[in-house]
Amino acid sequence: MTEHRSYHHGDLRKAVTDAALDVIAESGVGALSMRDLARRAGVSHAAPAHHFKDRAGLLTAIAAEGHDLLTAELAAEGEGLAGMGAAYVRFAELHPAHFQVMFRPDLVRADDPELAAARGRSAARLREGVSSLPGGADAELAGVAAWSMAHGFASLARSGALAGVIGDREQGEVFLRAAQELIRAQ
Amino acid sequence: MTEHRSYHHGDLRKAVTDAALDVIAESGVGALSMRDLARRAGVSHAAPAHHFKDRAGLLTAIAAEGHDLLTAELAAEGEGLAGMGAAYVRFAELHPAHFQVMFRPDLVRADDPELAAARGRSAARLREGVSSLPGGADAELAGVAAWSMAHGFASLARSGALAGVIGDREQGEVFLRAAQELIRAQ
DNA sequence: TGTACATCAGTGAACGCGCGTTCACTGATGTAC
DNA sequence: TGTACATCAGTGAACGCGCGTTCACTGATGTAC
Repeated sequence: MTEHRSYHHGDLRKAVTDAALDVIAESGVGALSMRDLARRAGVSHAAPAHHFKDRAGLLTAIAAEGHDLLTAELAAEGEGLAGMGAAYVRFAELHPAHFQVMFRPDLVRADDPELAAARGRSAARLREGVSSLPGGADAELAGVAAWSMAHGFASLARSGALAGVIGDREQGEVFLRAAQELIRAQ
Repeated sequence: MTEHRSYHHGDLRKAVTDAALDVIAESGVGALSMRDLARRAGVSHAAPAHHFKDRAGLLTAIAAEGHDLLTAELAAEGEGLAGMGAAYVRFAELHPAHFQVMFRPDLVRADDPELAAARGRSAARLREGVSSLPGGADAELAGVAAWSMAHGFASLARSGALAGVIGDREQGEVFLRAAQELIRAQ
């Protein structure tokens, strides 16, 4: 919103990324166009191509950024599978646009090294959480189940499918209680 | 592929729907255009509008159909939470395009009565599955957790995130074993 | 301190394309009499 | 059995639009000497 009329934008890369996150969160990734983002950043429509070659380049950068945000969120939680589940759900709630893009491999440059590295970092964090499980016959499968539950809860909440159920309670907390109830009930 | 050159298509509604399911499964819902579907059905580009007013109408019909397919898959499984989880995962695997559209409320006519009815039927089936849980303090929350786990597993598998983990084993089976391991481990 | 040059970020006009929408039309089918 | 009419499904031309991409350009900034 600052009214600088200089020829150079200053930080167009960030401005375009932020605009993209807004659009994705509000209208989905299908509504994204480079020309529209340029417009929102107050810049000629060819300018964004200097920073992100095209749509796929932009979305790849967003996915990588998302993995690092997730890694940070998980790290802040410290130890414990339960806490990490809540952190995962919180991440999806705080960064819905990143969350969407991260799991849409068709939108992203698959061979991008920065994305691969960021994905590796979040995967390592996730694996640490699983390592707190008793080393049973197939702890890896248990990890998949835990990840599935967190991911599914986040996705369902995002799509509104849980609207009638979780009411106005905070999502991370509801998720933890639900997980506990399931395990207790079986 | 039948070579009928009659003026009327015969079952254009189904032809367009099938083409749409192909496109969505292969290239995502963003790649969908009414003109392209008409082309695939071998019909003039304005013809599909006779059956589905527009993109949203088409996707609404697909979502409704998806809910009924899910209901059928769940019903075939009979009783038991575990079996329903596997049926849910199997549905997502068999009908990936329907699965995608069903949880994208932004793409769909929210007030469509047929969609609402179909959604009601699948929700009722899902609720029956949960009713097999011991009626603990908060069986509803346990149901949310079970739904989350099945939905998350299906979503992660679809996005390729589990590629390194589940290998070539059948997904429904892997899901069940993972769920068992998680519950055993805690 | 001053000048020349290279580099980089952003401009703006032009292009061709596929899209959704509208509209007057026509071919096929069913129904009334 | 035959004719007239209504209805419905599909046609094809036209429109205006936003898009991505290309390209020669220009303004701003930094560096060498």
